[in-house]
Amino acid sequence: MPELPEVETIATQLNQKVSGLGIQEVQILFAGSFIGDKKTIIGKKVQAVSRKAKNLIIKFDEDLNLLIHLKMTGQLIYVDSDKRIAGGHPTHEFHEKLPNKHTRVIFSFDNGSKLYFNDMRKFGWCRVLNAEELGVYFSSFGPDANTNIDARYLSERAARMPKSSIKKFLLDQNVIAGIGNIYTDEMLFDLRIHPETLVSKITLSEWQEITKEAKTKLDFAISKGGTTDSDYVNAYGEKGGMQDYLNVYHKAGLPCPRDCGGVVTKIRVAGRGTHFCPVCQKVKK
DNA sequence: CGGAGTGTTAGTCG
DNA sequence: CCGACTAACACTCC
Repeated sequence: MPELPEVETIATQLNQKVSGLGIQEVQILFAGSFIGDKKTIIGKKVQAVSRKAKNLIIKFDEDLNLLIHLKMTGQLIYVDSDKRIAGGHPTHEFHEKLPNKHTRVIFSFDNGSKLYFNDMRKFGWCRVLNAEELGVYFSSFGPDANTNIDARYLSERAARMPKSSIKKFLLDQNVIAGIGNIYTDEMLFDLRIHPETLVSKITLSEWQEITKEAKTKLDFAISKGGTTDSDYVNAYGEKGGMQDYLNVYHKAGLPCPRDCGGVVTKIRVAGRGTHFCPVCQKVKK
């Protein structure tokens, strides 16, 4: 699940919790979830936790960084005595004891707290990188979507891929980073743009609206603590609040929230389930 | 029970 | 270079 607002929420919470703590032990329960040598970070102190695109960066002393990507179903659960903060894909595991069958890596800190990396589908990973390697990793990424991106930049990128749909374009991390399937659909609904609209049809003033919408929407989602998909509520009241503000995502069959008379429809665009209102969001091909 | 679908993205192929 | 498609995996839903 996690897109920019969800990863941002996790990074902020973790930063408050683990900054200054030393890593005492790393237990790797599934080898594929941890790339690199765990010994390099054992004994090192956390300087800060931050986010770039949908990646989480735990920065240690001595030019060491742990880069974490949660992909589809990754979650990080921090256990400090008996209190938990968490982020990522919520499942009923949240009620269970940790570790559980989806726990892939356990980080133990020198104050006795632990960070559990759970990932049902095993798409996510943690990897140890120095600053230079981090630079290489991020070199092809576009700017974060919530940073007032220059409309002319988007227009220029669009000119390079004129046959791309706007949905595919917004999901392309090399163009604009941090947007996933939920927020693309929500942004395009707000903008009244049909997801299959070709980027070659979008004007500069529309690119200006798009960059503004990206910042507004993501900042709002961050303020709500991100989106917890489905009606799941965890035992600690820690679901995000953004799902209460979704207009089209997972709303197929419901009337358009604008009461335009349209019905929210689900189609497939760029290989992804795509939700939109066929009345408000006009086709421009 | 079987097959389709799922929030991400890297890789392959045309 | 671009875009469509698929695989990586485990689980839920119909």
